[in-house]
Amino acid sequence: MTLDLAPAADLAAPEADVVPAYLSRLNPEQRAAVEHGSDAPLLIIAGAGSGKTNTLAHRVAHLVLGGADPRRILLLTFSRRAAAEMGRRVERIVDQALGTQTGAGRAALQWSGTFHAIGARLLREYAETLGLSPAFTISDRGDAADLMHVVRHDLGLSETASRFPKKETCLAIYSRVVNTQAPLEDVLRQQFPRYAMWADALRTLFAGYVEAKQKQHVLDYDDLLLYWAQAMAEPTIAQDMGARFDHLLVDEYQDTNALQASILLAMRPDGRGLTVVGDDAQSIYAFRGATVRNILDFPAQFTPAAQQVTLSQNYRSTQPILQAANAVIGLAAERYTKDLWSERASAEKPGVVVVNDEADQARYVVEQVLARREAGLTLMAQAVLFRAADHSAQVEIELARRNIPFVKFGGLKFLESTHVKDVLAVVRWLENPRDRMAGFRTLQLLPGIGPKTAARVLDALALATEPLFSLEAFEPPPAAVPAWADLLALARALMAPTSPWPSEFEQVLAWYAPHLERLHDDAAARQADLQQLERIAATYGARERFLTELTLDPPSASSDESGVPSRDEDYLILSTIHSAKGQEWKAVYVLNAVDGCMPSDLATGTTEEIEEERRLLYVAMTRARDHLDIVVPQRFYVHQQVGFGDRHVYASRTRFLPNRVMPNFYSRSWPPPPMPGEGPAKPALAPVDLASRMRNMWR
DNA sequence: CTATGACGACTTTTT
DNA sequence: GTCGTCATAG
Repeated sequence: MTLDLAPAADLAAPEADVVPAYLSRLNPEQRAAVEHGSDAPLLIIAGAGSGKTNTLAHRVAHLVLGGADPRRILLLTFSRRAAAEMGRRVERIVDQALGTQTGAGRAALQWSGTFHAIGARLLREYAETLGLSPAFTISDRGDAADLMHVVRHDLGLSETASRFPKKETCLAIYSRVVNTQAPLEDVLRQQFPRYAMWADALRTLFAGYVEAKQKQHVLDYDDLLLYWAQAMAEPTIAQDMGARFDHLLVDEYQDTNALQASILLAMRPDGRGLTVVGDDAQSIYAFRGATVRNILDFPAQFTPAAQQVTLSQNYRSTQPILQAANAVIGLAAERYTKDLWSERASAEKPGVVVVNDEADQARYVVEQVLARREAGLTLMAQAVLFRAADHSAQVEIELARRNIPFVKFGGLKFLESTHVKDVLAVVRWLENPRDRMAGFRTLQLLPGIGPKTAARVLDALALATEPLFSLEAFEPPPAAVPAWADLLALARALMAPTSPWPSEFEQVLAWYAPHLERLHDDAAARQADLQQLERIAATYGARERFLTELTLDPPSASSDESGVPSRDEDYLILSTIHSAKGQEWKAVYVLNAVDGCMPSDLATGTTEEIEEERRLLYVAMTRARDHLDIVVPQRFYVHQQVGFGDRHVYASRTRFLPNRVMPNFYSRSWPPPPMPGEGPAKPALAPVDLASRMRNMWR
């Protein structure tokens, strides 16, 4: 599959004195970024809404039009959605520039994806060399935590004391050590001071965890980066991998961590063909080990230093929205980039809307959404953004009540539900019989088989060379005999090398159906989820692809694949702020701009954490093109607190909107207070929960 | 050994 | 609303 790039080369040749149309659409800064030669590394500082994606797409297209082989371009993005969008744009620009529908653009960018996805692909390709099983499976966070739990148990660390960190925390500590490349002691001291005394035990635990993963031919998310980085430390492999690509471009560089930076540097020690794009004001993934140092230190990593281009004109938001956002980020303790500016004038200031409680917040937002739809804005041009996935619950109820379709991004529930995990465990286990966690889960689905019997099966399996023989030789306890026969039949069918996909997925579902009936009262609802999963499965060509992609890039919206609102139907977007990254809407509503939600109670430990929360608000605000409403409920519900359960909390406007930035907003309350003379003679006082205050005095 | 029910603790953001 | 742990019964 060779690309005929001759016309492209002509087009970029100096004889064409005219500036190609695709370049004339760019502003001077963007053009500088696009036309920067590929010898020296390039850093693009691209503020929110400054046409970053567009600029990057143009740069890629420009390289291709200049003769670069698109198969030798590596584009690292933050999500597959971003990668797909970039691919579409590159294709369009290339096709337009060539003035044909040759499909030259379509061949572009075979290597675009997240660090993790690209890592998985490269590791599979180099598996033999690296001593990995090419059939390794990838465990998601839940599986990794479960494995951590098993190892902890085997090492006798679960009994030690009540104070030993729980499995999720163990995994978080481990992950942080890996991703920041910092010593365990430092991570404990800075991020997990409560557990500082467990350093030695944790080290033992992590050693056991690594060993367990290797035995089971399982990689976790961090391994995809770690093994990649380790492979790059081997000069012959580094040479070989680096030589596969002529150009490396990284999007959202502010959200990469030390490990990712080390990979990038190892791929391109001299920086040739390297382009990174980012904005330190939008760094919101420090909790995952990302460090803004990556972007700040980038230029000096190379000799001569990388060139820097800054995009500071915002094409997205109106001037008043931008001014308010600038004011918010202007209060940050540290910042490196300058303010954005916009030519989009407007008389409408963004709103800060005070409402009584979350119920009123939901009503207000839904009414505004409907009013704007009346005024001509589609639902899809509007979005509701929030800090944590469950903050939108009330809005969702209100939307459902009024029959307004919506799609929610963030807070994955689908892949985390028991029945989906069960089915995926079966498929994973049959793909990789050494995957002990998958096997453990699968086996215990059978009535009559509990942890002990499951462990016996898996122990035998671990020693066997031929997994199927080992299963056939196993004698199940009497209670499990019929179920065992069914499982064996399934295993025979699916472990056969020629087993066809996705029909084997149907077999798994058929096998699982009776278990689903037995284990769950609400089998029907869960069955619907499984059918959805079947539809997803059908979109992949092979079992391995399905498992890998689903783990690395799970459906980002709850109705992403379900088609609940059909594709041509209009629907509203609900999204966590994190998942809203890189997107824009004409109207944006930000929920719960209240201390405790933003910043989250759980993130007020250190200044760095609080600063990240501030940037989060900034990111939310800069998603808006024309209209922005920040909603402040005066009291909100806190769920499931120790002791008394649910209770109200009196909240104040987020500390990120102090009085001195308020002149940038149009402040009001809702519902509007009744005019004198109309409505009830006396406006109702907001109810006061004295009882809870009394209780709180002692808490 | 497994199945089951009661009780207690905890719940950010994501590859 | 749910996950994990524990005790108890089969």
